[in-house]
Amino acid sequence: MYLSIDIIKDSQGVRTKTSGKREQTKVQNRQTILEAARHVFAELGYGATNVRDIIRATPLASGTFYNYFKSKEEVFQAIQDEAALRIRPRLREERAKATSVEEFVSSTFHTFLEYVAGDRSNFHAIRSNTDTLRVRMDTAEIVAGFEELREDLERAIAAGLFPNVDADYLMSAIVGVAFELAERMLRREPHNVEEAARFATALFMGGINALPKRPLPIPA
Amino acid sequence: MYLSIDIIKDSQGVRTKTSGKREQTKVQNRQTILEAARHVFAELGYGATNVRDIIRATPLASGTFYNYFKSKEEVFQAIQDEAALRIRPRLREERAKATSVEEFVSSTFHTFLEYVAGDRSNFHAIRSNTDTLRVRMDTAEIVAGFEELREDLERAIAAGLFPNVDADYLMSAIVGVAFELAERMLRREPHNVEEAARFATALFMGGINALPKRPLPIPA
DNA sequence: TATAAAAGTTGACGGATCGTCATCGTGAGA
DNA sequence: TCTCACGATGACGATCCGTCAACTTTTATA
Repeated sequence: MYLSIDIIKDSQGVRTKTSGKREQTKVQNRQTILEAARHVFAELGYGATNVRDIIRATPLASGTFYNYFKSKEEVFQAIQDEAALRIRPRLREERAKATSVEEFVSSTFHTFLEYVAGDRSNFHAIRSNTDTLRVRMDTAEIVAGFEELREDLERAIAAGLFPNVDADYLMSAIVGVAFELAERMLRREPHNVEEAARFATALFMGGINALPKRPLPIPA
Repeated sequence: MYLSIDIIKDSQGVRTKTSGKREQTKVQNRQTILEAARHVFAELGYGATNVRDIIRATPLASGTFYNYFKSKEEVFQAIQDEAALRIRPRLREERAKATSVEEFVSSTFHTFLEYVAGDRSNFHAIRSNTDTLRVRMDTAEIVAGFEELREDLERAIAAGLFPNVDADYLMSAIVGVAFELAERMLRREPHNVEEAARFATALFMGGINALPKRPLPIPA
């Protein structure tokens, strides 16, 4: 789709940022590397993989790799960031629609767990690490997603939807439960998103009202 | 203490497993490596550290290192496992004493967060990773600690202390909140263990009764 | 105590990976 | 068509990897 648009523009002599052949190969090389890395990480595990393994899985030269990424860590981050950027808008949208605590919490867990269940190649392959039994790594974009949740919580509190609790800790608790439950959910066959989401939602629906209240901000 | 006992035994000509000079150097070398690794990890970050960095921080030869560990990952695991083995008995003990849900949950979070606050060199240095913003790695002994929590929960359910909920998911939720909150707690100055423990405890005290109940096991 | 066997340490070595950079090929623009 | 500049290439020196033959120290025996 985008490609054909580029080609049309190109034939009209109209140059855009992505229309030139140079730019196209750059995008393609980047994708080639990321795709190869996904396979290699899944095959060998993240810890056991080195840069040369990734390069060997592409038709590119070693120097070219370093034009795009400076280490396997950067490749890994790019993969994770991509996933984070795919799911974050969905989460924000769902939470923005929420008109009750239950909707807010339930949709957050549902959306997240649904995503994880569908994308467990990403989520799980990373954890099949040689080093330790389990690993979790949060990249910049993932952490930014946490901050978005915190902001949404603050907003919901300000709107009177949520009680006035510690939004920072509540965000942490939601994140912790979400990731840990996702991990556990993937160990069960079949993956029951509903079951896991119901569990997490119930926990927070019961728990939120019991949380300590923050001191009220001094009114004008 | 143990050393003097060994020496006495030695002078009496009674050999034990740990009395020989060979065995003593082995224990000492292992500790030397672990101690050096702790410093180097804290200094360079886990990701940036390599085996040679650790070796250089000891007076030992490279070949000797490989007599004790076969990679930096194994060293890391040993450090983490040591910590896990230090805290797990405390947690079990506290939970065994519990006569109510509140005591069970509260003591679990308290003990864990107290430990983390006191030992943040271990807990935090690992996370000052070059690779990504945040990393969490669970070793075999840490995961075993999770299983202990699950067992204690099952026992508490069987004893009628807890409602009959999904112990596996509940364990996951507790673990997720504990680690995530610990991380967050360390970002605040001063580290307020009470505050964090109260938050987590309140969440679960309110939430546990709201959780879906498991189908009753068929009675005799 | 003397001495042989066993255990453990040492550091140099071949092999592999690291990131760089001079060279070259190809697309962009005139 | 021609020139220039951007980016791909892969060989290179530097570094790190894990091993192993030689050596040192402890242990066991007489």
